[in-house]
Amino acid sequence: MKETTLKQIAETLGISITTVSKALKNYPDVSAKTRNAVLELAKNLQYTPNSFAVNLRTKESRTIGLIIPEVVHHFFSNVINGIIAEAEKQGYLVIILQSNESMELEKKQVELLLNKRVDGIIISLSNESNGDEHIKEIMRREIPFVQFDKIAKLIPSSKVIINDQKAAFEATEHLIKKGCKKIAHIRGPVNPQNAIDRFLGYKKALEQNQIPFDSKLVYTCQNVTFEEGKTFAKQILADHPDVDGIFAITDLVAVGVLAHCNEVNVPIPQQIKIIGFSNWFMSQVITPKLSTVDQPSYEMGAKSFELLLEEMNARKDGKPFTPRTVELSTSIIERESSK
Amino acid sequence: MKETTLKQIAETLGISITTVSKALKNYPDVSAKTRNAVLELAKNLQYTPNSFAVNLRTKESRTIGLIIPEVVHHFFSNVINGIIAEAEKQGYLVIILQSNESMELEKKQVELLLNKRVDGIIISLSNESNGDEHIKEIMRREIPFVQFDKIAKLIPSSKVIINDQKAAFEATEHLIKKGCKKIAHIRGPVNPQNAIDRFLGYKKALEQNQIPFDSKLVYTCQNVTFEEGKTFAKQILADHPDVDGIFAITDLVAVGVLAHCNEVNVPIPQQIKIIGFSNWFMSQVITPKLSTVDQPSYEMGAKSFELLLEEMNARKDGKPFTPRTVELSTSIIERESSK
DNA sequence: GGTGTTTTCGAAAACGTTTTCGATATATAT
DNA sequence: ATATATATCGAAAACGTTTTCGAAAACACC
Repeated sequence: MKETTLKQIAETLGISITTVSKALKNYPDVSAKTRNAVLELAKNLQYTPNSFAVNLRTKESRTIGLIIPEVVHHFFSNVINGIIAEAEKQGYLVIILQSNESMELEKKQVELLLNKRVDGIIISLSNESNGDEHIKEIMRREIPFVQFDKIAKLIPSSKVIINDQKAAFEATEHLIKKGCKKIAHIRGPVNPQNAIDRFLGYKKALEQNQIPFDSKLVYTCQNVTFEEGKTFAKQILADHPDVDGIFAITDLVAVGVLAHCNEVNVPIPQQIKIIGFSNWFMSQVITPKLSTVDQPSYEMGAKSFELLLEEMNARKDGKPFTPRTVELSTSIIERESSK
Repeated sequence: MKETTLKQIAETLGISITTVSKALKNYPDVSAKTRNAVLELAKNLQYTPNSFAVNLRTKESRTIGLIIPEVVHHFFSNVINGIIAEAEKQGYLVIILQSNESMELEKKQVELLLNKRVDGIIISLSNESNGDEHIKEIMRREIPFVQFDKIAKLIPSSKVIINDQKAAFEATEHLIKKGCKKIAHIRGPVNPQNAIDRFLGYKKALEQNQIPFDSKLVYTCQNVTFEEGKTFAKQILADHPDVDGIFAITDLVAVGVLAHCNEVNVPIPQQIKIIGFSNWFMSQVITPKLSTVDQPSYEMGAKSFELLLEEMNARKDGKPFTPRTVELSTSIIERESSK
């Protein structure tokens, strides 16, 4: 019931471990005869190299780490999908860890991965985090490293992002073109770069369309949940009954807004037009269907791994590596909520 | 820029590697003086044991593998959540692989994990799969192994399941109690045990309530998608205009049914009452809100890891291990679609 | 000072692989 | 025949840790 090793093959064949290893790896300095004998016996004994030993010897594990705020999230689970798929093609396995939007935990997860000696790390920062010590530590150790979506701008790693400001600008302008005059914005927490950028895009769109910006029309999420969407919708209706457009940081929140409006019979899109962000699956099955910004989540994952692979390969060859930033494009999806 | 090793610490302190190792692991046979010296230097040099070496030596990687049909799925992402959370508490990392509902791929993923020498494997079978060779291989190698949700009944491993038949029985009976006389069932593919069991539960509920079973009222999904839900809804309305209840294999399909009914203005629940399965988040935000069977997905993940841990620990201690099956309970959630 | 006990340490083997480099043996050329 | 090139192999080191076992040193006791 023991695992087959090179040693066993070598002994039964009466040759050295070295030769067995070479035969298996197609080294040129082993005769066809011995090679075949080794290959056959290896097959019969179902030999597979002990990856622990290989890891130790080659100093790589063909495993990467991924840290995201949460798995149960349409956007992130799609990203995971893209990363796993791309990684698998290249023979890499993926360890997934969650930060639960906590910087404390994120720090711990980074340490776990560092200690595990993964070949590379991909991360989307938690809301509390922003290029702190633990992120710098990754850079210091020169572990191949890619940030996506929620990034620390100042950390000079590879990055995969969308142009949040531009996308938010377009979303807001979409509402304006549809006739909205007074548009509220439910924004994300203060820290994350993408919440900031989306807010700036919103503001810019107002300014460029001669609509005065009013900070009272901006509501800030703590946890970016469905419930917050409902709460803020109620608040907006109470504070500013003449609001005719709402741009929410993400579809989940927008759906919360929609749910509240449905409950209190505020007609959407007649009285208020709504647009979300990220194109969650849910958005196309609710009533009314939610307009949103399509964000290529699968591609974001795939591209993130691609950049990571570039760096891993470069470092393996001892070549210098300069981080790259890839910006993926977004598009407005018009559905019933802004018709 | 090199990693610190036991050797380095030993040399700078002028002691042996053995003693350093023992000091760090709190062996009793090292004096307080040397221990402290080691501990301090280790801290200063930021020593962390090389996990590749530890793996090789201890023959365990503190890593487990998880194979599921797909990550982008409300149920499975919740399970992942439960597994990762529980694993982390015990110092285990989780490698996630997808079978994409393909047996071919599932087979490959099992091999990957086996070669990677993970300490244990948790799996939910693809629709095409049912205890085939690759699953038996896991058992043969005596790798700690847990199946959940979609299981191969005949494989004697630990299992975490719900009583699909009972849950489906209750769901169907719920519709009956609400007055439905002619209930259609959109079932899952032929292979998976849980699709079979849910179908049997549906059938049994009809029989026990003196409603004749009609195989023409059973529609079989291929891919269990939103689109299939829509398609079958259309078909049901055409084939059997007098159907007044539909029990769908999962919420995603039920939402498809709902979407079609909304499109063609079939009033839900007045004309047809609908119940789904799994309690996806989506179900509570659509119109009308979907009745469903709540399935404790997070707990399923957590429990799966728990059982795996039991087996991993038992095997480590060389103790015999007898697999356990844990059945988690479900509950009917009544919402608008069956009022 | 002898005997026995306890404390503290380190040599060495082992985990299984990869790779370098040198040693044969065989073939080719002069 | 000798010298040179080529084909085939294996010894050994290395990766960094853990653990067994024995040795040495320190201490106790009479």
